[in-house]
Order: sequence, then C-alpha cells, then structure tokens
Amino acid sequence: MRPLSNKFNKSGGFDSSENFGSSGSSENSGKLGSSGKSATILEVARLAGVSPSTISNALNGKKNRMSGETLDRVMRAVRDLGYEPNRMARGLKTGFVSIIGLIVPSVENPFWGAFARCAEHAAMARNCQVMLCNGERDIDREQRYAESMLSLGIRGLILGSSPLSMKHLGGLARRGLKIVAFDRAGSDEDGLKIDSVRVDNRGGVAMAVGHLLRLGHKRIAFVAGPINSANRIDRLEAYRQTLRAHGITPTPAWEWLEMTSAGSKGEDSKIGLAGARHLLAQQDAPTGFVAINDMTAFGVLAGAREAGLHIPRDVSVVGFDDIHIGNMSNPPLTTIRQPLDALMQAAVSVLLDRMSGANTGAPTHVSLPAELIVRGSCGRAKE
Amino acid sequence: MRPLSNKFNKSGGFDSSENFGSSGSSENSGKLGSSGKSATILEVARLAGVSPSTISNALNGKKNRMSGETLDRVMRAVRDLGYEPNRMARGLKTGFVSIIGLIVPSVENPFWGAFARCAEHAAMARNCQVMLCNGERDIDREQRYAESMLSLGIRGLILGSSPLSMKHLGGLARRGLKIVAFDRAGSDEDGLKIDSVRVDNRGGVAMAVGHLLRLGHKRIAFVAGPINSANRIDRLEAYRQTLRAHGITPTPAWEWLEMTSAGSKGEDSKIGLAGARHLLAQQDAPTGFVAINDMTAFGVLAGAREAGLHIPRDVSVVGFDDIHIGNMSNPPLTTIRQPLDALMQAAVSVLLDRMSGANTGAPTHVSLPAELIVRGSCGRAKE
DNA sequence: GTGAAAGCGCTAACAT
DNA sequence: ATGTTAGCGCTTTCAC
Repeated sequence: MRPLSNKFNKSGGFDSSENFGSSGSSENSGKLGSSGKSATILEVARLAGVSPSTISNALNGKKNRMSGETLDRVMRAVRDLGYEPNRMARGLKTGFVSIIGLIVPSVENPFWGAFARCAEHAAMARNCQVMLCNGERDIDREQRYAESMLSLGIRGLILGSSPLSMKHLGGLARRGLKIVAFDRAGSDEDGLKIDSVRVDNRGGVAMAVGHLLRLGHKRIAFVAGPINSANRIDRLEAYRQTLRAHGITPTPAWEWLEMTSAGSKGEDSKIGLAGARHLLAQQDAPTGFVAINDMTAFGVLAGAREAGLHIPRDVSVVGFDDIHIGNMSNPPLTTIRQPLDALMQAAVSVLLDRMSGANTGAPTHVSLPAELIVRGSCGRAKE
Repeated sequence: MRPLSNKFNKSGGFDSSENFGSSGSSENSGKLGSSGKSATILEVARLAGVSPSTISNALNGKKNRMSGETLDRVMRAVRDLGYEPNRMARGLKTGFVSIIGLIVPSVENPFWGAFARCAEHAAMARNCQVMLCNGERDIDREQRYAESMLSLGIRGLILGSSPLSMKHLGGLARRGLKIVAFDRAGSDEDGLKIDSVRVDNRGGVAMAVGHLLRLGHKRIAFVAGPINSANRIDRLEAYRQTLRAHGITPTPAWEWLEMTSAGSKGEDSKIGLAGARHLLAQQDAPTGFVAINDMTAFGVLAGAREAGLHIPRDVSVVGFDDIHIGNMSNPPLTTIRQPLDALMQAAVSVLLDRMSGANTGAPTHVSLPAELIVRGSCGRAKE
C-alpha cells in the first residue's frame, strides 16, 4: 500500500495534472464574466455535457479513457470557463498537494535566497511548487511551520540548516512528512531516518585553511558565531584538524564562536564584525581568517578595515558559500563554493522519490565536493 | 453577505483557531503511538465522548457554547492525540486559509529577503502565515503563481514589484483574490482596483540627487537597468526632475537603462557594473551616481574601482533600499532607506481589512517617507 | 449545551 | 467510453 505512488509519474515528478510550470495559460484569465467565484468541475462538466469524472480524467493524464471528440469538448469547456482545479479539494481527496516546503534559517541571507531559487527551479521541473518559510534557527518556529505544512497537505520538506537534534520533527516524520536535511544527518536518534544532501563541509574548510597555509599564514582564525548545526560542527572540526595536520595547535584564542549580542538574533555580518574586532585586538593577532560563510566574511572584512588593516596586505579572509555579491565586494571575496544547483536538484530528487514511495530504503546521504574560488581577499603573509 | 468576515476577529487578524504563532505546542509531537496518519476531528470527538461539532466549536473560539467540564475533556483529548486540524478540509469548507501570498522579483536580493521577513512578522502577529514565491519579473510566472495560490485557498496577495500593467491579474482579482501592490498602483485599467503601499520613491530619489548636488556634483548619472515597474518610472522621473529643478538638463548619456545581457535575467549588481563601465568610459563622465537600488549600487562601486577610480574621492554613489550589508561594504554605502517594517505592517493590514470585508471602499494608497542614510560612498566633487 | 446532517470540490472505485 | 457514487475532514446550520 503506497497511497501516493499513483500520483507520480515514472520520472519521479508530479503528474502534470497539477499543471504548474506547464505552458501558456496566460490568456484565459476570467473569461465569460466569471465575476464572483471560480468555476467548479461540475460546471465544466455541464458545459461539456459530460460527467465530472470525465473532466477529472481528462485533466489527470487519463485522456485515453475517452474519445478524442469528448476530449476536445472537455478541453474547450475548461478553457472557456478558465477552469482551474481547486487544489484544496484535490488535496483533501488525495492526501497531498504538489508543494514541497522549505525552511531556511534566514531569508535575508542571499545564500538562502539562492537556495530557495534553486529549489524552486528543481521543483518546477517536476511540476511542483515550493513554500518558503523563515525558521530563524528557532526550533519552535521550525516545528510550527512543519506542522502547518503537514496540515496543508504538504508531504515533503527540505530543511535548510538543521539544529543539532531533529527530534522535534519526529512526530511530523511519523505522520508522513518526508524530510531531507541540507546538512549532515542527525545521529538517527529516535530512529528518525532523515535523508541528507550537503556540500563536503570538511573538505571545503580544509581547502580554505590550506589556501591560507600555502600563503604563509601561521595564525589562522575561525569566525563562526554559535555552533548550532551539524554543518558548523563539521566546519569547526575540519578547521582544527587541518591546522593540526600542519603542525599547528589550534587555540580557543583564534576561534570566535560567540553571539554578537544577547538574544539569538545575530545577523551573520555582525557576528563577523564582532569576531574581527575581538580577534584583532589580541597580541599576535591572527593574519588569516576562515569565516563560516560569506556574510560573516564581509563582517570580518569590515572589522579589519575598521582596525586600519588592509586586505589582503595585512590580513587574508576566506568565506564559504560563494554568494553572488562576493564578486562585487572590495576586495572580491576568496571563498569556498557550494554547488548549489546540483545540491538542490539532488535534494528535490531524493525528496520526491521518498514521497512517491520509489525509495523506501535506508536514508540516502549525498555529499558533493566544494570548490575553492580564489579572488582578491587573500595575500601572502608578511612575516 | 460577507462570507469571510466571520473568521476574522475585530482586530482584523485571523482567529487564533488557526493556532499559528500561538503558544507552545512543542511538546505534543506524535504521542500515543500515532504512527501513520494525523488524528481527525472524529477521533478526538470519540475520545472526548462528544460530537465533532463540539470539538470544532471548542477550537474555534466558541468555547462559551459548552460547559467548562466538556471544554476540559475536549482540550485534553486534543492534547493527548496531538490533534492539528486539517487546513485543507477547513479551507475547503470555509473558502480560505490563513495564508497570504507574497510574490517578489528575486529572493536572491537581500532586500526582498528582508521584505519577506517583515511581511512574515506582520502576518504572524495576525495569526497568518506567508507563502513566498519568486516571480522573477515574469508576468507568466506571476500569473501562474497567483492562480495556484487562489486554488490553494489563499485569498490575499502582496505583490513585491509589479510590472507596468496588472491586467494579467484581473481575472484573479475578479475571482476573489485581494491584491496589494508594493508599488504605485497601476492606472486602474480594466477597472482593476488594487490597493498599494510604497515608499515615497520620488521623494527618496530627490534626496539622493540633492545630496550629490550639495556635494558639488554637476554630472550625475542614474543607473537602473530596465524601467519595468511603476516604482522605476517614479524614480527615473524624480531623478530628471530634480536635476532640472537645479538648472541641469538631464541627458540620456547619463542614464543607464539597459539590460546587462540578452535575456531578462540581469542580476542587479551586474547591471550596476555594466552601467558604471559604460558611463565612466565617456568623455566628461559623471562623478555622481544614483543607483536604482543597493545591489545595483554595489555593482557601480565595483565598476568604478575597476576603472581605477577611488570612492568617494573620484566618484560618489548613492543606493536605494538600505539593505543590511550596505553597512559593511567598502566604503559603506550612502543610501535611501525604505521603512520596510512600517511598510509591510501597512500592507498586511490593508490586505487583511480587504479580506475580512472591513474595507470595501475605494483603493487605499499608502505612501511612507524615505530617509537619507549618509555613510561613506559620497564625497565632495573635485572640480 | 450538544448532536445530526449536509456539503465544500474533487478523485477513484465501481458500475454500465 | 462514460456515468454514479462515496467519501477526504472539516464547519455550520438547525434540531433537540
């Protein structure tokens, strides 16, 4: 019994019956003086002189169940009325709607904007829409959003950046919500089986540190703010490990893992700024900086400038993500690129396979390689 | 007959029955071995030993219709089962869900990220969620999204940046979708009555140009890319007008209104870069630049740097929007601030009043003043 | 104060 | 090849 599978086509997408992303429905807006409400399937059926089920069949890819002549009449009636199926009604009947949910930590960070755009592209190719929510790294919000999605008929969720534990989502998962984390999967506590898709965070950070090392930097800092996701643990550990592998002993004095201010609402660039201020105020301050992401890196850049330092002459900074404006900053940001397009395609694909029942096996874990993008924010160490 | 009004409370928000944004439902995830599906109202009713209508009443603010003892039993059953009403079913019955739609031109631009966050805040205060969509300034996409929302039971839409004509949305409006444009309202063509909420674009640009003028700049450019929204028309005209008011004749040689490349998918910062390259290559190149928004301004900054010019010594740039990273850039960006919080609060408020039927009058047009934020990207003209 | 019943618009099983 | 019917889970009269 796989109640959903019949709505999915073989390529794992939604049936085009949901007709989103399909061709030009742009001329049929509200013809026939349809002043008040939308047309229903019954009205279409009456106009076409057939039964509602025939309309339904025609619209749901079962066109072969009727004569071409009937199909024509149906399609014309649909067009004439500007009929658009009521997705609540459909969802109520079928148990799901063709929407996948997205929860990101902050829509204000352009990385998550790009994340959403890529997810939307990938989803649209499968006739599926996306509902974007702003979790703000708050477990309660995440849970409420997920709950709300489920009750809207949404059966798949991509979690942008997950807290350490996912157990607050256990109940949702048990009630049928499929989740893929854009992150290392949790510890499978509670028997929670969650798929994951992510960039190779450790590899990425190793590249970043390696780059700085090669440029002769000996004192390399890590600027992150709170370590509240598996991602961040990976990055922090990779930073320490790479240092050690090169005979350098990491020290807390080089790590900025604090909130900017009280309250959890530290904006990333502010965290970078605070981190740079703190780290650069020390004796023997670091000369190389690895930031947890590009927005934080911008903050570090600003902090260094504020201290009268020149980048990249005095200090070097490498970011993580490769958001677009990294190109435009002064200096342009050297960073670690996440292959976002490929990542989101994988995430959507894994998710849809779960939802369709095509994949019922053990959790899938995709990890794609990062890439070092050398621009202008790093230079040779002076000493 | 105002079929929606009964779901709205007097303050114009949704009834808390939709219990979103309300208090801690964070411990009730999936108790009682609820392995497969969510509980239905019928199961709750059975457990409480009452009828479904009583459950419904209890959950929809009609608590006074039953004895305190009954209410207790009901609430306990709800909690024990972790019951969450199915919003599709509710929506199907009532005709709407407590979600407002947002269509923005680009989720990758942090301004629209902030826009979404503010909208979400304002909406959540009214027990209402937000569905965010990426219109990419494509009329077809916008229309499809709006269509899709309507069929999901969404009855209110905030349109981030609207194309010149809104007539592609006429059909939707006629079918009951309430729309507020974050922009000057269209020309009311087709009798389309659309509310609007916006910053005073003309005033804002006048401040920007005025600031440059006061610093002694005589040749002031306007960098925008395509003028495809009412917003942009206003800003362009205000630029020309302010120049004229100061005895300077605007010339096309100072205006960059092109796409970066073929295709409509010019990223804003790229447009700024291309604009700066073009404008700075001229004889008697402009020394002051007004950008259509902050992202474009970053591109201008980059272009000027590329030309070996120093900011603000050689050229001055002012942006529009006041996105957060404007603070962190090098130099920090002088810009025109949009009062986003207030704007979105107004937008949500106007929209909800429309949806509830509290406002059935002529279109409301809110315009809030802009503010000049002086930072480091402008300096005195040399000559 | 509480319950029974109808029905929102759709799909899918089961006739024909 | 097409129609009939029975719900999906909820809210809402209308009875009691």
